[in-house]
Amino acid sequence: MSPAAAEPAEGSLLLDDQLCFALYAASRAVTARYRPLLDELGLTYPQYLVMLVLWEQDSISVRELGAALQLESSTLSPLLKRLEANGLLRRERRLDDERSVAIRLTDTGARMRERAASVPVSIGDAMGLTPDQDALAKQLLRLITANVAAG
Amino acid sequence: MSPAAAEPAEGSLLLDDQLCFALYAASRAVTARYRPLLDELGLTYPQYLVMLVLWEQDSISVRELGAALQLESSTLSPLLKRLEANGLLRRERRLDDERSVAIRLTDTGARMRERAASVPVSIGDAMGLTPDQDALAKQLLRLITANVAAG
DNA sequence: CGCGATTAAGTCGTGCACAACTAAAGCGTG
DNA sequence: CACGCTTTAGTTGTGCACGACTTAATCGCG
Repeated sequence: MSPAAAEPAEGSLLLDDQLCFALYAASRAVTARYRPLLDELGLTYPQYLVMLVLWEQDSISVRELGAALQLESSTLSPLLKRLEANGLLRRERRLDDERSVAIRLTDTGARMRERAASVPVSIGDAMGLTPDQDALAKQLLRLITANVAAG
Repeated sequence: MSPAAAEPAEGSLLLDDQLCFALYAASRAVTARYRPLLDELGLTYPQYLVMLVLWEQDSISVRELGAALQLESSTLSPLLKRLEANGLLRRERRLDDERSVAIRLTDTGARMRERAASVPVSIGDAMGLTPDQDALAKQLLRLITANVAAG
């Protein structure tokens, strides 16, 4: 991994010079790799991310979920309805603030956690990075996300 | 950037431990950053990627475009129709192989290249990576993409 | 208390992204 | 030449993703 083998001038319009395309392609490739694993759970990738948050902290509002995943309510509301229809969670208005909706796992949703435990392992194997590369990639991606969100 | 500050056990189900989520979030954040710039050109982000390919090599088949962008014809066909409707390209059956459709830029499409030249610069600035970080990120993302596509 | 501003969730419309499938063209081997 | 296989685009259906908007509840300030 020697950097800057033949990096061209900044502002190139060549597709393969663009970090943004590498990012876009990698994200879709990883999601595609998840698909067969998540199919067995009956989840899509964004639904899986929602479940990850709920396994971490149950009874959370749509707003908090959106903050964790950086998604709008207009994306989450229909997604949560589908998860509810599939019996994985319930949505109930908060009594103390009826604008807010609490998302709670059902027993089925909570139990899915065990079946999902092997998923990150499989994906980690498939990505095939060393622990250092994995940590470095995460750091760079978070740096990009933070910088791009800031300006 | 010291790696492995407090990396947990492999196979964690914590959202913030997952490289896949960092990838997904970064990709959406970068696309969001493109949006106002591309709005001025009347393009979406995937449409912009198609234009990048065409500025590089005009008169290309849908299949070749799909190979370059790793997208299915079921994604590209409607997208190309919209670009055609907007006057940026034309689609014509190849005479020597009528299964194939050649995508050619119109003058309007070709001329957009100059207006687009500033876009990668703006995005590069917004990402705020050093040249070494940029090159390293690209390498890691390509490694992930290749590994994940392989297995 | 009253009322304008804010906040939370949701709806609607557009455009990807992909699986499954279709239609049509070209190819290859007996 | 014939017929089955492959290749190329395109269609259809589902599910994100997001901007613009709506509705309802809450807040805050006079």
